[in-house]
Amino acid sequence: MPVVPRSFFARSAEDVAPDLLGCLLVRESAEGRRILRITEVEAYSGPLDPASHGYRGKTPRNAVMFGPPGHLYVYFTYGMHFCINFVCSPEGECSAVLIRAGEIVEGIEAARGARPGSSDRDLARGPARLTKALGLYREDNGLDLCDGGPLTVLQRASADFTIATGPRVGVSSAAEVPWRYWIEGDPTVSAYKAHKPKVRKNASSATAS
DNA sequence: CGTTAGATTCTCT
DNA sequence: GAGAATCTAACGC
Repeated sequence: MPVVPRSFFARSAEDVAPDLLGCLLVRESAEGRRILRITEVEAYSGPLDPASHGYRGKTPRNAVMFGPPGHLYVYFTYGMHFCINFVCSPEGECSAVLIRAGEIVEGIEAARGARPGSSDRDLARGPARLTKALGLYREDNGLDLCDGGPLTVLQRASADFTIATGPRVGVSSAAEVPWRYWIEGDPTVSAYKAHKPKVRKNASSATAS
């Protein structure tokens, strides 16, 4: 299977995202080789997308998104989780595809070691789970996907599945845009969860009447 | 299998 | 200081 070239990523995220479904993500590390078949992604597109980290311009955190395509953008969220994106669009533009879920097809023992207690189906079912199952962390931010390094994407052989689309997960703005893509019927695709406002237990301040 | 509630650190305003 | 592109445990069927 051919390696995905940088030109593959030099398009808008909405175009790249569905083409990534069924592709293989090859992760080489000290724990061995792990291969993930991508089953669910989301597009985050440019300055016009209020849900994108790049919506309000370049910051130290999202700088990689404004760089050349074919690189890895790793971000930290909810105080405990990492998630990975593939940077798209030509350099200077800002868009990316969030890798939400997949199926471990090789190196499942290394993935189990990274996520003990999880069933095989749940190993990479969700963006933060997937990132942990592959052993990726903040230090992998900016990694080049096209230089034959520790992370490479292989093009799928054929699209023998149905692509479904819908609203993105956990996003409160632009919820009407169907920029989530997944392989219909695949068990490793996460159940759709709409954005839920968080209720904090805040005992110190006024428990109103 | 489904839904619901709590956890916990970084980032930008 | 408030909110965040989430996960896990717990409970009910």
